[in-house]
Amino acid sequence: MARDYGWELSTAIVLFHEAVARRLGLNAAEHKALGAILRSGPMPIGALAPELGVGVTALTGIVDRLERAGYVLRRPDPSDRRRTLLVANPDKTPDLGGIFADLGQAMAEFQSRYDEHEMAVITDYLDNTIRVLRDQVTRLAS
Amino acid sequence: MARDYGWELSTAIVLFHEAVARRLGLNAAEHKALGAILRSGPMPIGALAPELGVGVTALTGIVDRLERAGYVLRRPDPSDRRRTLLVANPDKTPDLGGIFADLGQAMAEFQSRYDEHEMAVITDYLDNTIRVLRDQVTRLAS
DNA sequence: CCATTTACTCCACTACGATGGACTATCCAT
DNA sequence: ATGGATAGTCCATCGTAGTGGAGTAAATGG
Repeated sequence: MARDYGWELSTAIVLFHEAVARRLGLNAAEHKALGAILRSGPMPIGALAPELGVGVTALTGIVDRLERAGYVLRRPDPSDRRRTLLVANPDKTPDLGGIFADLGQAMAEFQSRYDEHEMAVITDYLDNTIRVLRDQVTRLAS
Repeated sequence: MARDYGWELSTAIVLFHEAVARRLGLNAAEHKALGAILRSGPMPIGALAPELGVGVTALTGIVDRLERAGYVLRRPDPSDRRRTLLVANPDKTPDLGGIFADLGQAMAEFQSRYDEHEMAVITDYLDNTIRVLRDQVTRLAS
């Protein structure tokens, strides 16, 4: 039987995510919330909650712990003082960078062995895979 | 700025996993346990627990719910009557198969456009990516 | 300026994941 | 045969994710 690359890659990525979270001392909910804040930049709790698919009340406690752990800061929004913006703590970004720097280096090392055409094939494959997965998520949610 | 394929693929896979779990009515722990049972075949709780990184006591409740939902059966191990083997319920496998059949078909469709050499490049890339991710998991756990 | 809406927090509650300890049944080595 | 180890469940307990409802503070619209 041929190797099931899809399943193996999928498992490897999920395990990697979990390992990162464990290394940062975060559980799944906190890790997911921190990821969204890092990706989308400063945002109020009210915008983050629907993005994660939970109510704002559930987020208060999660953000409490992220703040206590030093990953996130609550900053008042100057343009609307009801809101508190969630900001990734710049003092902690080196921690995060360190984790992914090794990964990036290891990936770059073997990627450099591919020529231009090969690299084009790979990105085409990744592009299609991502598209298919997103389609499937949409289908499954319906 | 170039697209970050690694991040996009990673996110797409994680979201796909979550969508599958939601579709099956399972939470993360149950989904993970069911995946391990499907992958490794019938196994006692005592073998599954370390694989998932939890204690056996935590698994009792998870398996209870998987059994109640019909995905898993508890069968006595004839060779050691202390043990109960966890078996994927064959009646439910069509449900699981249906979810992945669409994915497999969509993947196969665009994969058929690659020639032999291109496919070799892709599997080489996937192989290396899986290796690097596993190395990183090991490193992060240390 | 007052009523309404909005943003967030706090509270009580439910459910789950995980732990350690106690217990039962079974296996196995002496 | 019996004493110890092993497999699994049950129990009490803790921390956490999620809900809905109440409350506070601030923005907004007539």
